[in-house]
Amino acid sequence: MFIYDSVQKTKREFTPLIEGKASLYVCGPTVYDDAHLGHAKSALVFDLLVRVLKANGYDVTYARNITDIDDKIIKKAKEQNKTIKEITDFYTDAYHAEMRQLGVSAPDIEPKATESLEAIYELIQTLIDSKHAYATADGDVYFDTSSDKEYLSLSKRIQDEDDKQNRVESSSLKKNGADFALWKSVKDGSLTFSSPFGEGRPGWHVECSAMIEKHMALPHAEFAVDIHGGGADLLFPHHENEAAQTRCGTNHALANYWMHNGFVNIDGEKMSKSLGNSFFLKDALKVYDGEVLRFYLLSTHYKSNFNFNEEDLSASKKRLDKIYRLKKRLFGLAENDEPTPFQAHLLKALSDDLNVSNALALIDEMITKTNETLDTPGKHKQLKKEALSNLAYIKNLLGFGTKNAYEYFQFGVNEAVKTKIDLLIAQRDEAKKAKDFEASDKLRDEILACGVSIMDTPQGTFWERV
RNA sequence: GGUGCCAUCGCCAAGUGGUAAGGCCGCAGCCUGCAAAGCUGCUAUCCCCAGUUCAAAUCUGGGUGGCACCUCCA
Repeated sequence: MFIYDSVQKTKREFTPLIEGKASLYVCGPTVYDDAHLGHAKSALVFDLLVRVLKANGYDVTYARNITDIDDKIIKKAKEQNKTIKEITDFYTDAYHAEMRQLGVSAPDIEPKATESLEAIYELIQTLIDSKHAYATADGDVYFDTSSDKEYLSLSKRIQDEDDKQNRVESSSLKKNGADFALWKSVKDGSLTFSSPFGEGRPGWHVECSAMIEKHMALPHAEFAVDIHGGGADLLFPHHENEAAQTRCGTNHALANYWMHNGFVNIDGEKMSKSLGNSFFLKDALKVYDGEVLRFYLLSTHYKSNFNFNEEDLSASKKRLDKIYRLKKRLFGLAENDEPTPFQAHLLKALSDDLNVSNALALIDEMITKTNETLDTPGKHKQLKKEALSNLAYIKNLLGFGTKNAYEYFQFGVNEAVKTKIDLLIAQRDEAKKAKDFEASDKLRDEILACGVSIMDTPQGTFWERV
């Protein structure tokens, strides 16, 4: 298994801290709004990573946090005249439901900031005690970046007096411009916790370090976890700050491997909140099957930026369709999970830093080869067994082909239209039997007008949504 | 301005020294009552220039053009 380490900027062979085990911590969403395609991409990438690690025999512990303390949440609650918890519960539930539709497996641990306050206090206190953090006169606690000689080693940024971190966490009481808040004394009373440092709430960066220590850190290892992941934008300042906190507040570094997934753009435009063109997952899921979105978002290497557009999505769907058509072709045959050479090749491709492109090429070649043989006379008993096993393997490893093939092809068609189509197909079959091709072609035109295509097979006439 | 990434067929996209995967689209054909699906065949020398090498899409230098982060952000 090879992983591109975005800190060392090189592909490294994966060697876990404990043989046979792998721990992965990924920065999850801040639950103040609906998840967008970027959240989906990140969740999908690490879902795939977990599957590939498991397929390689690792006993994986996967944590993905929920940030439920944040200024944006407070703002939203005020706007909607709701409690903080109403907001965070709503968006957490929505996130979970949408991830399920994408076929993203639930993480083993899903820590929340609000449930980790003791761990956060403990870490802040340790940092204060060791002089890596200091309280200001107005009640904030800052991490002293000048106390950490390795600060900025992660992002390899050059310390800049003009650093923009100045702007946001702009307390004139900070010692250094780059210092970031571990604890923010509350000024407006909207969301506050009683801590040893007074009333207030934790800063964003500290929760991840604290939760990693609480839930998964190996006390005596060189690193707290094997892999830490998240979106490319998190490298700085979020991960840089996490790394500093853990380095200074514990006896180990944060992670051995760092993975950062690329951004999702939409039609070439940055999907940023300030531009207001965020493409919400919930909207995409109304139009496309979750598995189509899964396939599309995973079809490009995770490190690259991803340009979401309908044309590419459509091309991607056609590729997924082929998996389902083969599945349909083998419908009704007994399941089988005997290993095949194809499966070893597929796993090898994915084990190379999740090379999905090569994996998809292998899948397409397998499908073509199988169809080719199936097109020739004969029972092909062994080939069918292998193909079924391969499809099952693809389903488990990549999450493609998990649904009933007929339902997949009928996604988004309502019951009334389905009934109409079935009726027209029955009429057409009658006309065909009577060799009245003029009538049957006319009926087919009517069926096509429903937005579907049909195909005559020895097993009967089937239809698919176009 | 600082740091970093990228540039491969009409489109998407692998490939990091050994002579260009795969998919979509298109064209021709097989199959089909006709279609659809499936199958077969056809379609690139890798942004430009210079260099290193027996050998470069892959390494080096320069250029041009995109992009990301540096601010809450996956």
